[in-house]
This record gives sequence, structure tokens and C-alpha cells, in this order.
Amino acid sequence: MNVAPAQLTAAKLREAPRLSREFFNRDPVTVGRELLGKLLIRREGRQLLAGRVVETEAYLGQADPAAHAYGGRTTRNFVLFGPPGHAYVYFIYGNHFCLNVSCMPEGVAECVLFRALEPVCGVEAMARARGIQPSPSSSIAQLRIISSGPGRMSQALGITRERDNNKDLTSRASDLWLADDGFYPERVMATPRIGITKAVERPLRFAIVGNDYVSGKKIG
DNA sequence: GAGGAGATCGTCT
DNA sequence: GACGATCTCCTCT
Repeated sequence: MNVAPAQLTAAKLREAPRLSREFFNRDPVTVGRELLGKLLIRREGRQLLAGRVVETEAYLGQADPAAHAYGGRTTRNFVLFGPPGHAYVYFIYGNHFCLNVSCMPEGVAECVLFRALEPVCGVEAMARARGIQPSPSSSIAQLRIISSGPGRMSQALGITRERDNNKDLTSRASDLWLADDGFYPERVMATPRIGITKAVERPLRFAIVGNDYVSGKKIG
């Protein structure tokens, strides 16, 4: 049965401990799996927008033909070669921004791509940012297009390269961060990554089984 | 509901 | 000049 996402108050979001740099200073497969169920929070003025991470993908740096870092350091991907816990935002297909977080120690260009969120706070503002008019009677189908997909969730949270690229997501001063409110997904699964043409067979996409907000076809 | 194709522009070669 | 870690609209079933 489909249910509307459980909403969290701004007070709850402020209570939730931020993820530390050490959390991200690990391999992206571990980070990608453990990010499922965590909160991605954006401060917009006095308002908080937040979504629960329900889908990620791991990119294994210079060893991964599908990764932006595969060809080495460039002016675009330099953030990946920096310290862990930083945002790598890139523009794709002339329309969309995608958000990644750097993993592993400085010099190792591995990362996790955020692919989908379940909105849990500021849903109306997120919908407006997407050009959607939400209402109390909005169906799951209408709600899920707010943030089910890397481009959609970036638009919903106002994530752009200019504003967020190279931002330290573990800093207390950051207006974009990750937090742990104690939620733990019952079942997660690994599948091949989406939208790539190289190394397509590797099961490096992670998602919460049965969650309505996972992009693409529903899992489980 | 599923599948296909076009849009659109930064980045890299 | 070609390509791309996507999204949306349109058509067909």
C-alpha cells in the first residue's frame, strides 16, 4: 500500500547529528549503502528542506570506466580528488545538476551519487522549486516526481554547481548537510547502475527495497 | 503504463 | 564537434 512520506519537524532535523568526515572517509560501496535512510538537509533562509536518502550509486574513481574521475583530474572533477565529505555537483544534458559526495582520503577520487530522496520536510517548497503545485490530496505518483531522480532532487533542493560545488557537507557552517535521525531501512538491495554506458554490469546502485521514491521502476 | 525521442549546454578531445 | 551518471512529452497499446 502506498503511503505519504512521514514528515519531520525542523526541530527534529536540528537534533539529528550530522554525518562526520570519517563517515565519508571510506569506500563508496560502504558509504553508498550506509547513506540509505540518512537525511539530506538544505537550509533555505529560515526554512529547512529535507529528504531521506532512498537511492545512491557508487563510483570507484580512476578504476571505474563509468566514473568522471576515470580519465584523471580535470577542471570539472577536481573536487573528487580532494578530502572526503565534499559536494561534487556537475551539469549534464544541458538541463540537470547532479549531486555527489566525495569519499576516501584526499587523492582518491571515489564518490557516491545521490539518486533519489523521500521528501520529509518542506515538501511544498520542494514541489514549488520543481514547478509542481502540491495539495493535501496529491497522490504518491505526484509526490514522487519531486525528488525521484538525480536531476529532480537537485532541483527540489536548489542544488547548483555555482552554489554547492566543493561545499564541505560535514561543516557546521554549511547550508547543505547529511544527518542521522536513527532511521534504519529494513531491506536494501544492490542493482546495476542507471544511465551509464560503461561498466554497466556492476551492482553499484543501492536502494531501499519497496520505497515509493526510488527512481525508475519500483524495486520489491 | 511503457517506450521512444528530443531538448539543451558544459566539458572534453 | 561529439557526447552525456537526465527529464519530459508524446505516442502507442
